[in-house]
Amino acid sequence: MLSKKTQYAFRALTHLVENYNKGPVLISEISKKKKIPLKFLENILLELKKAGILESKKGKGGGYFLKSHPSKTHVANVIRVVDGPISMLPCVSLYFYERCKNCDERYCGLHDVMEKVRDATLNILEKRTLQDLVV
Amino acid sequence: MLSKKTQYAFRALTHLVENYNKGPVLISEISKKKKIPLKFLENILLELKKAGILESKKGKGGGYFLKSHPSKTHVANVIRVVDGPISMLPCVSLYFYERCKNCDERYCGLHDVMEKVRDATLNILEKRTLQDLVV
DNA sequence: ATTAAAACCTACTGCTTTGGTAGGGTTTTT
DNA sequence: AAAAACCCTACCAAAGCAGTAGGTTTTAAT
Repeated sequence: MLSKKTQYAFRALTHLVENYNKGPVLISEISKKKKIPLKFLENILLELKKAGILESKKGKGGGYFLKSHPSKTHVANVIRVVDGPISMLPCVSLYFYERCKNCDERYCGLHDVMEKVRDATLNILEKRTLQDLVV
Repeated sequence: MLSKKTQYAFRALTHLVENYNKGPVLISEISKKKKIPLKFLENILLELKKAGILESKKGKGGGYFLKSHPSKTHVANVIRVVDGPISMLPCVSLYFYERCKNCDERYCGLHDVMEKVRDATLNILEKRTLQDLVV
């Protein structure tokens, strides 16, 4: 399951997609419109900025906005930034790989199954973008 | 990510598949062979029994064994019993559905994406069985 | 009938993560 | 000077995760 934090992230990003090319959007506006706790949202947006998904402008008239066109940011990317691994097992993760103990990957049936699941999942999440969220 | 508990469950089940039709297997044997903490394993096997995946026999000569043929128990079933939901959002879960707040499912883009992910995932996990784990 | 083996059951513990809240200070821009 | 993002520390309650402890019941062999 995605964490609430990730779900908040998607809701916030959706708002920024809807206001794409209309200049910076206040944190407080996103918080109000999407009903996300303000201070919590602050952290989330900062993370998304550090990850290169958002940009911000300080001072009066400042706020957050998408760094790239909505069709350029993939759903998978957002999940990885906020929640971490998408795979069901560490030993099949592409970005958060860890070897599993007591299990030889070459002969582990579960490994194979979860690899297939990963591929099927990423096939969707790496194609869908922020743009697809507002249709 | 699957919990360690679920991963233990699969390791234990794998052992029982390897010893299918050889009579009851001791918890302590599974624990030793698969390097799973004994008391923890006890709980896991009990859960799997209550869920109808395993059977047991008490007393001397007792132990655990698969209730049905390995090809009859699906990977998805095991995950649901031990870990719970497979979907990435409660609002797309088939077995653990919950409505999401502040989001109309009819117009929620994320909902649609996660529905696709669910279908792709289940398409694999509901076809693969315990038998596939030991190949 | 007794005893030992085994599953069964309940509860508990310690740790980490999640989902926040509180409150400030700093920097940049208008 | 004011507005806004930025950044930081600290704290909290609740839940989940991983595992442990210890006793109860059932069964089979003696």
